[in-house]
Amino acid sequence: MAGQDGGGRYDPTAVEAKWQQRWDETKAFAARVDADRQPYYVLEMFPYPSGRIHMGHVRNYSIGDVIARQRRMAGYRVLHPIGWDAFGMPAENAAIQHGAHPAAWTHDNIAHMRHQLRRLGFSYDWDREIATCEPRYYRWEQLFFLRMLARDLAYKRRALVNWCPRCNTVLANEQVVNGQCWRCDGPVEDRELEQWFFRITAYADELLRDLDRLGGWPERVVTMQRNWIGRSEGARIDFPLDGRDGALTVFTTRPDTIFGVTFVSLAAEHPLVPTLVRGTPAAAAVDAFTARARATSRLERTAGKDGVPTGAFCRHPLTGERIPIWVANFVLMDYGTGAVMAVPAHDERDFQLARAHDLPVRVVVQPDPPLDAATMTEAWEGPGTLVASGEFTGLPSDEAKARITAALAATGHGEATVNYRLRDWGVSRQRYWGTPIPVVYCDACGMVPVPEKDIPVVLPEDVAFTGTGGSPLATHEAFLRTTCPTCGGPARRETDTMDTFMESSWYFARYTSATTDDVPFDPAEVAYWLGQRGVDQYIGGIEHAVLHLLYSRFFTKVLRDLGFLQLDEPFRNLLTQGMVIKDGAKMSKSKGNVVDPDYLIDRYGADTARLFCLFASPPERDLDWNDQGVEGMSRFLQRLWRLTQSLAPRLAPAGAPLPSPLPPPDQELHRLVHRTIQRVTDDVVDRLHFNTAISAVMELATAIAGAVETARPATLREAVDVTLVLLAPFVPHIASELWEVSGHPGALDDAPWPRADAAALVREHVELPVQINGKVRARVTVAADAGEDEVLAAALADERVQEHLDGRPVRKHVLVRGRMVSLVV
RNA sequence: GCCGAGGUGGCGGAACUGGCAGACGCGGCGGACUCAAAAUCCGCAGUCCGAAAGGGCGUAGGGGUUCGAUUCCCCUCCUCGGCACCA
Repeated sequence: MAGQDGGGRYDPTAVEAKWQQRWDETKAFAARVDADRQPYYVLEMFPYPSGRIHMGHVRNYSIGDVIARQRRMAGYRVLHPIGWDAFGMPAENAAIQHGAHPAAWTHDNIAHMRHQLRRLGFSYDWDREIATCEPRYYRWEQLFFLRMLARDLAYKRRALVNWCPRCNTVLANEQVVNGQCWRCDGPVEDRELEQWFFRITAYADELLRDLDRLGGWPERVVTMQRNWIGRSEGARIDFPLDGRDGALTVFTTRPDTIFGVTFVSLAAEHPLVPTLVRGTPAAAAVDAFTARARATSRLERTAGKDGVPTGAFCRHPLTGERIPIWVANFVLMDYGTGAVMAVPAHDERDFQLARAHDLPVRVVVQPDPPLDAATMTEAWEGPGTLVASGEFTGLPSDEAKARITAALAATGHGEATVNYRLRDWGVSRQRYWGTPIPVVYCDACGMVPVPEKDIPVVLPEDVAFTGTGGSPLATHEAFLRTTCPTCGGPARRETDTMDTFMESSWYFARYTSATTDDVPFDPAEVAYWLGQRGVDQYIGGIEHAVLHLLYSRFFTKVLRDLGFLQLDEPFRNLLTQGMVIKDGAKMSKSKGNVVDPDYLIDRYGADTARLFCLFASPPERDLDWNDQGVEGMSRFLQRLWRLTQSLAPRLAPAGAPLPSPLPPPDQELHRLVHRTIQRVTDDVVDRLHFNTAISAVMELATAIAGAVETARPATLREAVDVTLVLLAPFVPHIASELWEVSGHPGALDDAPWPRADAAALVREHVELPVQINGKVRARVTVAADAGEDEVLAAALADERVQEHLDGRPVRKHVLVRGRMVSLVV
């Protein structure tokens, strides 16, 4: 592009301030229901108000903003909201460490981050901003909790839970990563506590089944959720106790191996263990063993398989044989029944325990070549033919599963059943900065839900943060002491608060009705924006693949069943963006490789920052930060600025018709304009590959610069207009400014998204590569509508083709219309 | 161990359903402008052989299907992510 001058230097700070102010004043991005137009809901995972925006946010919100702005120009009514996931531990830790109140700390952070987001020019409907720490928000959560309680979807029980001693609170299973706390990375311990749970397991089957409907989700997220839910089909089988009443119930996925059972293993925590060993010679050894197992963390328990005999026996349900009962360290109390039938020949863990303690190994599933129980060194877990299995001998193991289960069911010793790895969601947190759980405890009436008319139960602000002794709520007398809604007597409030994943499980629905205070969701708004579709496009980090994305799916189904939503799935399409990497590691304070968005905006402007995040890699991949790459984006915008400024006086008026017929020099540019429309639209709408969309516009801009001297004013006008319109979603400020400079009276945000003109894409001649024996040897130019014979003749007539054929006859030819010619000699 | 994603120039990445590998950007080299530099503009650039014309080799490695393979199939290696005693 020539270094034409005119119109002054590109000053992003001034340009961006001007347009941000205008968008603000005109409420350009307010989402309004309009029955005549298609709704489109685009949402980015809302930020935790940690204090500052980081590059991951810039990337996340830039992606969302491109989609929101493009859909808006394409004629949709767009809902594109923002808010704050404002409850959580860092606020509380700041209070303990610096004395700032969590509320003040949170609100300060929100104010700062809001300012940063505004400087980036995202097209949010700021009137729908929410902060989850406000009673206006969490009161509805308390309502949902009460309704769930009434339906037995929320319940309290004493349970072994994950306890983080550093964070002083319980963690959900989803929040334990490799035996460590997801937040502080400290080791997680088991503790037995009275806890609130949500019955997510009641939805396990639907959560699993509906994964098949999530065609707009990345396969790996679907897979991770499928594995997390972990459905196993099998059987529940009773082994009657020997010499006493009752039975031991096990769960197995291999009922076909039941004739190979040589012992039964119980979890250390199994309630039957003390009963079985009390007063027996085995008691001391078993007590020592279970005590040791309980004291070890889950991580350490994986060290090796071990067990101890209880001295008690049960009876095989089909043969009546006496079976010894063991306690084993690898049996989990919270999966299945906490008891397993041990089949050493066909389960590796049982095999190891059997070999270690000289317990019998009995082969009952025989593969080819056959196994020898005496010499085998590992369990055979594959299929085979049943042997030594009574009337079932000779059956293939697959078939035997159902047959044996049926036989057990017939005698009342078992039934087919399904087990899930998924556990109920523990939602109690022994922390202050969260939604109070709306129940009270009365000495006379027990646990009593707070009546709906009395919510919100507001989190008191006048609390003391000592950092020790658990939740400050537990010592706040005014909060704690209340009266029982049932009997009017003295009662005390629940001091646990809800897991912060509660707030994020339904915020997407609240955006439809952010300012409604009489009901959680305004019927008209929620029907229009969410309806039965859900969020049209959701964008966020992969780290939430199981946590947030599973909880919100569950919560959506609960809200549907409670009558609040008509929705089965919250997010129709999901885009999981990669991390922002610099110098080979994720940007983080501890690594010292953070790039501050404020610095970037000050130095280059928001448009450059946005453009780089979108250009450097496709969204689902990690983005490798590169300071020089940012310079490159800045250079492109400056080139665009100079080009448009210098060209503006020479352009035909906006909307001027193209010359007809188009002179040949203009045809090329005109065609490229429409090909670019096609490419960018496809990339932005269908592929979500913004990097290639941007490169296409760059090519168009280069072509315009090259055609300045030859193309007609109207052709240049079309090219410049299309360039700016296509760039508007990516770099809205500079595009708006240049749109105005180039003589458009209206705002660029209101310009319609262009359509590619099929006629413009037609070419008269095409250049085809000619392959000889699979290698490209020449190129020939033929009429676009040339027939096969004509193309072949042209190829054979080519001098270079003749050279390479060297007189040999063409044995075979392949012609692909408009693509290539292939000759075989 | 199981599941998933990936491996393309010096770097980030293109190549939509098998059809001209390396678009676009960064970095590099050469040139123009300049007293000079920066900025800007123009050009070159996978690699090897060759003065050139041209040719050989090239998408982790090996094999296969095909007129034609980065793309499909089989095997191997490597990287990243998830799950990890789930009976």
